[in-house]
Amino acid sequence: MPKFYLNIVVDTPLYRIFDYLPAEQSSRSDYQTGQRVLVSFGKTQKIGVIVGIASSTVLKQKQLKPINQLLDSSPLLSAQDLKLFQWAADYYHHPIGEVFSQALPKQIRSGLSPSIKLRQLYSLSDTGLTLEQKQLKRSPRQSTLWHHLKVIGQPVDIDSFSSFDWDWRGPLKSMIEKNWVTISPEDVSTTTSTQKPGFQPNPAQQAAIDTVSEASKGFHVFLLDGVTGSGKTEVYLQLIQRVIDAGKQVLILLPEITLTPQLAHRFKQRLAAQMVTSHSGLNDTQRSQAWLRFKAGFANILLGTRSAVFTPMHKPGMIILDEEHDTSFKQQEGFRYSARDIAIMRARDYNIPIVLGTATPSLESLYNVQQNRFTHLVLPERTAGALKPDIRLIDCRNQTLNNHLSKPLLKAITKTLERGEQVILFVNRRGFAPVLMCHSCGWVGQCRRCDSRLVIHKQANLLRCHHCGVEHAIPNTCPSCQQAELFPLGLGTERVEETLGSLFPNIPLSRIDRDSTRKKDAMQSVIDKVHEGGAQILVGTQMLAKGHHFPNVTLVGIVDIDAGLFSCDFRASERMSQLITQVAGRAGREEKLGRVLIQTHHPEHPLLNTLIEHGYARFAKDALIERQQAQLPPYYYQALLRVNAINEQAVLTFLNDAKQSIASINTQAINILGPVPAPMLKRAGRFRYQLLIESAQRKPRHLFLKQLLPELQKLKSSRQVRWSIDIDPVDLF
DNA sequence: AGCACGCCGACT
DNA sequence: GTCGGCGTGCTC
Repeated sequence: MPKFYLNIVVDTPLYRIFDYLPAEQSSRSDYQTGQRVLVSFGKTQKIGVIVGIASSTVLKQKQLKPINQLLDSSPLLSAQDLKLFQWAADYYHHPIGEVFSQALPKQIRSGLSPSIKLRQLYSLSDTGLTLEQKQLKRSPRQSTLWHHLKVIGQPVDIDSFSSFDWDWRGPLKSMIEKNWVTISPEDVSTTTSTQKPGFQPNPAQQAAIDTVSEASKGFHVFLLDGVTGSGKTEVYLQLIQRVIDAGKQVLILLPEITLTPQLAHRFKQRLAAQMVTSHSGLNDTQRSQAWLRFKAGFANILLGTRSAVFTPMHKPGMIILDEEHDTSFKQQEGFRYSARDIAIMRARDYNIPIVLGTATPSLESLYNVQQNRFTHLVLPERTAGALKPDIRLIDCRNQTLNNHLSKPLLKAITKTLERGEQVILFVNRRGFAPVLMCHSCGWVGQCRRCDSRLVIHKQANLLRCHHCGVEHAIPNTCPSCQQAELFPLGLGTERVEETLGSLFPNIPLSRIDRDSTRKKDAMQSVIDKVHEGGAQILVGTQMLAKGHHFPNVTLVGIVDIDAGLFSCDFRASERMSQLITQVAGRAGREEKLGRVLIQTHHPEHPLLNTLIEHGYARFAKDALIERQQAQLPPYYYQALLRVNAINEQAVLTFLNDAKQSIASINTQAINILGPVPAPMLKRAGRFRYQLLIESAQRKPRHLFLKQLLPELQKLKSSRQVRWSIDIDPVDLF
C-alpha cells in the first residue's frame, strides 16, 4: 500500500493534473517535484512532469496506475519554474499540459536526457599561426578560414563558421589534418574573456543606467522609452555588462523577426560573455542545448524570442525585453500568452529588475507608468549623426491620383531616385486590390464562408480570402450578370509594385510582404540587395517597418493611412501611430535627412496632427487622457469566443446561449458582435463561428473569465461543440 | 486532442 | 451477417 501519490502534468488538452502511483520498488525519497516521468495515459505513453507529491488522493485505488519510469534523477524544473507555468495556465485559462509542453524545448519534452554537449573549439596551431601567405594561396577557402581564426584570435566553436555561405567542413578538415588548426574541448569554467571596450554614455543614457543599477537589488519594472537612434542598445549593453560582472545572468527577449542573429552578433562583439540564442531559425537540438546551457549557468546571456521567456535561469540577474509594444510577443493561437507579461511575472518571482524598451510604448505600459507600477526612463536625444526626419502630409482630396499615388509623392520619388537614393513605400495590404467589383451590376467578390471580401492576387491569378485562405480563380465575366465589366477596386502591394514598375522601368524594385518572402531566405536576399546601394524602390507591408536598417533610404511614402484612422478596432490608431513613428525612425540615418510623406484624405484628423506635430509620446498621452475622460472603467478589452462543431446549428445555438450568459454576468458596458463565421483554418467539415465581445470592466480579464468559463462549460455539456476564448489585449486598463 | 465503444444503415 | 459512419464519453 503506497503512502504517497504523484501529481503529474501530462501533455493533453485537459484542464487537469493526474494522480499516479509511484513505480514499484521505489521509495518516497526517489521523487522530487520537477522530475519528468514516463506514464501510460489512456492507450498511449506520455511524458509527464511531477508537480506535487501528495499523501492522499480523491480517486479509488483501481483508478490509479503506477508510473512506468522515472526519467530524471534530479529535478529538471525548479519549484519556481513550476509555479510560473501553473500560474500561466491559470491566468490564460489554458490546459496545463499544453502550457508545460510549450514552455519546454521539444527534445526535453520528449524525454531526452538533459545533458549539455560540450563543444569542440577550433584555433590556429603554432604552425598555423606562422603560415606564410603563399602556402594558402592555392586554396582560397582555407585562406578565408585562416583569416577568420586569426582575426578572432581565440578558440571558436563551429557556430562561428555559419556566416560562410559555402561548406567550410572540408577545408577545415584538411587544415586540421595538416595540423594548422587544433581542436580543444570547451572549458565552461572560463566564462569571461577579455573586457571589451566600453562607450561614453550621454547624460540621459547615464541617468537611465544609474537608475536601473541602483534599483537592481530587487523586482522593479522600467519602461525605457527612447526614439530610434537614442541609444537604447548602448544602455542595454552597459546594464548587461554590470549584471554579468556581478556573476549573474541576463535574459534578453526580442520580437519575432529575423533580427536576432544580427543583434546577437553585435552583443557578442561588445560583451565579454557566454551567450546563447533561441529563435525560430534554430533546430531542435540547438534550442534544447541553449535552454540547458542557460539553465545550468554555462551561458550568462540568453537572447531569444517569445518562447525563450520560459527558460529557467540559474543565477537570475535581469530581464530585458526590447520593442515592448511589438505584437509578436503575444502568441495568437493555442496557448495565447503574452511574453511581456510572463516576463514581468518571472522577474517578480526571481526578484530581479526588468527593462522594457521601446520607442513607441504601448498604452497599457504607459498606464502602468501613470499608476506608478513602472518607472519611466526617457531617452530624449538622438545620438550624433541621426537627424530627425521630416514628416509631412499629402492632402489627397481632389487630387488626380495615378493608381492611388499622388503627384507630390511621385515627384518626391523621382527626385530621390535621381540622387541615387532609395525609397520605401508602405501599403497596408498584400495582393493586387482588396475588392473585385462589377461595373455593370455592382457585384463584389465575397468569401462564401466568411464575411470578408476576396482579395485579388494578380500574380497568382487568384481571388483569395485573407481571413480563411479560400482561393478561387479570377472570373473573366461577372458571376452575377455575365458582363465582362469586372475591375479591381482599391490597392495592395502588387498594384503599387506594378504601377511603379511601369513609371520607373529602369529602377530595381522589390516587393516585401508575406507572399513575396514566403520562400526561405527571400527576405535576406532583398535586404542584401538593398545594402548594395544605388537607386531602388521597396514596396511592402508593415513587415518592412520592423527592425531593418536601410541607411540609404531617404524617402518613405505611406500610401494609404486612412483605414487606420477609422477602424472600429480601438488599437488600430495606436498601431498606425507606432508604424509612422517607427518608419520615421528608420529614414534619415547617418548624414542624410530622411523624409516621410503620408497620403491622406483627412489631413485635419486630430490623431495625425498630434502625431506629426508633437510625436508619439504626446499622441499616446492624449489617447490615454481621452480614455480616462470618457470614464472608461480601468480594464478595457476585446474578447474573441471561437466555437466549432460539425453541426452548424449546434454552434449557433451555443453562441446565442453564450451571449446570454455573458450578458448575465456583465452588468457593465458590453457590446457583443456576432455570431460571425470564422476562418476555416485547420479542419474542413467543421463550422467555425466567433463572437467578438467588447467590454469595459472593473476587474481584470482573467477574473472575468473565471466567472464566464463555468457558465460556458455548463452549456457545453448538452452539445457537441468545441470552443476557446481569448481576451486581447491583456488587462489593458 | 485522440481513441474506443456502440448504435444504426447499406452492402460484398 | 459485418463494414463503417459519427455521436458520446474517458483519459489518473
